[in-house]
Amino acid sequence: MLGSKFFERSSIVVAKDLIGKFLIREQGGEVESFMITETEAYDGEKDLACHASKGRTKRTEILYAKPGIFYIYLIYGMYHMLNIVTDKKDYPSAVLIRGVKSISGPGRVTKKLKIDRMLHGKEAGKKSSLWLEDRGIMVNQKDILKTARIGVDYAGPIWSKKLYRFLLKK
DNA sequence: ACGATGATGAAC
DNA sequence: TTCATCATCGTA
Repeated sequence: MLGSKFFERSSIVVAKDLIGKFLIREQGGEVESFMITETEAYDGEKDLACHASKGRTKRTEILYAKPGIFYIYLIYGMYHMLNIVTDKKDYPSAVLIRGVKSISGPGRVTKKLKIDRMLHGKEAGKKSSLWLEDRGIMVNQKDILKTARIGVDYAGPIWSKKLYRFLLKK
């Protein structure tokens, strides 16, 4: 199971490293696992696409917390976004899980896995019934595409174009 | 191409 | 306290 050691690295490194890892969800005694195929990194206050670019607020406080906990919020009044806090405590950054095998889109992932604000701030682990595992799948770095992040045009010409989105080539 | 739908943060 | 904005998706 991936723990704080794994997440206590740059969000960019963690985002790339999460491709090919598994997201496990347990509910009602049933365990389902999904291979992660798409992620995005949000890195620090300087990153204008990162919510922490606004500094510490009630909402962004969690991004400054210890690595390996979930940052979950509602977007467009409808969809929950699943993020995992990364890097050292007090360095605000996170990785957004944008897609898993056979489910594309961050809103659809959380809908399918029934992830909502209940898990916000919880540590990734069995206790929270949502965790991550390395199942030994080797991903060739050439099979990981890097692109600009989705839906962050507001972040300006520099930050909206950073290649912080990682996805597995089919 | 667009509307649904609610939390957030900044302005007033 | 009001207002614009938003890390999306399903329908058209």
